Amino acid sequence: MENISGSEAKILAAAVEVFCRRGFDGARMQEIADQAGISKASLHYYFRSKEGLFKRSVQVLFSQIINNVISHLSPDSSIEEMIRQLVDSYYEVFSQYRRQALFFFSEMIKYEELLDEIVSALPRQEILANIAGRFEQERRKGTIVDIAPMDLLVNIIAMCLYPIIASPLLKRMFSMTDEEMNVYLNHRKKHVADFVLASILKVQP
Amino acid sequence: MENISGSEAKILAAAVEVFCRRGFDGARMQEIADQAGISKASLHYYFRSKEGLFKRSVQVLFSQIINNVISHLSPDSSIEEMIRQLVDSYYEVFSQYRRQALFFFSEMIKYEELLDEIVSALPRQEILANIAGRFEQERRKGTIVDIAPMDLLVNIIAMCLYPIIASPLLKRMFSMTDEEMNVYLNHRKKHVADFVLASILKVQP
DNA sequence: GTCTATATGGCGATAGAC
DNA sequence: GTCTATCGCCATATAGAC
Repeated sequence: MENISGSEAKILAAAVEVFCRRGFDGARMQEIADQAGISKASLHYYFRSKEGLFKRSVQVLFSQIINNVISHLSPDSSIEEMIRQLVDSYYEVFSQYRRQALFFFSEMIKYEELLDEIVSALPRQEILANIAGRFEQERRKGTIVDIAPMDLLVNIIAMCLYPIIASPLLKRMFSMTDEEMNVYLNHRKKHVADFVLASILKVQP
Repeated sequence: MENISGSEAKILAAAVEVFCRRGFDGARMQEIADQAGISKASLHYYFRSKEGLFKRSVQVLFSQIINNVISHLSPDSSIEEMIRQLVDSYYEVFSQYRRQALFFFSEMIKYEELLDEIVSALPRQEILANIAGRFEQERRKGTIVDIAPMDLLVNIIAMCLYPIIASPLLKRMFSMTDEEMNVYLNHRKKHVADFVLASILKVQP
């Protein structure tokens, strides 16, 4: 019978945190056990080995991030509002998951089978069809130029993610303080949306 | 007297490669020694410890990447050609240094002192002033809109780097084969430049 | 299911010959 | 400067009591 304290869930939550902070090789089973408030031996009882625990952790984390990002793709309102909302959401998610996102992209390539499973389980066909359909509508109405939905989505995500990932470098390249960097990142929420809209909105005749 | 075989350089080259592939904790001194064709003890002779070797490796790699990226910022020719050339160069560099770039951004935050040293040694003031001056020129001539040089540069780098970093994920999200992904990445060289220019070029009156 | 105690192996680092 | 041999430590994993 399963324990009322839910040890498995506690271990998994601790493992995700520690693996993200230290990487697979840097993580210690003892640290995960301590953080879960459970003995090291129990980790092996629930998950056969460190690698087993890691694979489950990656699976849990990847699903969380991908679902979080996808869930913000709501095709409501005007195209302008839709894009402003998208940019805002991505900035929010990426700021919150900075470390996890880096871990995700670093480790992704080593565990492509897991990525296959996770992406397969997503309702991406409907989501992408929704977005693509939405852009097709706008193109027909003549409000936006002819752009592949994938390109537009990739551009938006890129411009939101990169400055957050690279902020320690950018801070130094442009001689900014931490505070100035925060102001800059916040200012970009508006800038990115403006930049995208300037590119895709057709000028009023 | 220094050895004619240049052991120190051979060790460093091997170390950069192994650290990039395995990370600090995953790297083994034995593997670095093997790859350099030198005994493990000699690693400790030249660099006091694993950490010492790592710091030198990070320094070498970071300088390489940053200089490589900066060296492509030539403010010649028309604004349109300048941007097309920038995008092409970045796509080239990032494709070649994919793994290293990921390593760079993952480890950057843990070694901020090293980043300080490296960025301080760069002639970035002149470079940035050059670029900023160039945009100021174009803005005065009325060819481009009013945009901060930093924003423009960040946007371009972001749109070049992200699809390369995220290609294993994008491939699956959009159900593409490896070949289709390569075609897509190549197509983006033109798309990104077009996208940027559409956003910043003022319409002809 | 959860613990303490222990087995087992591998890694960074050093000693010391050449 | 470069090597072989070895020390000392610590991490994963298991055994076995409760």
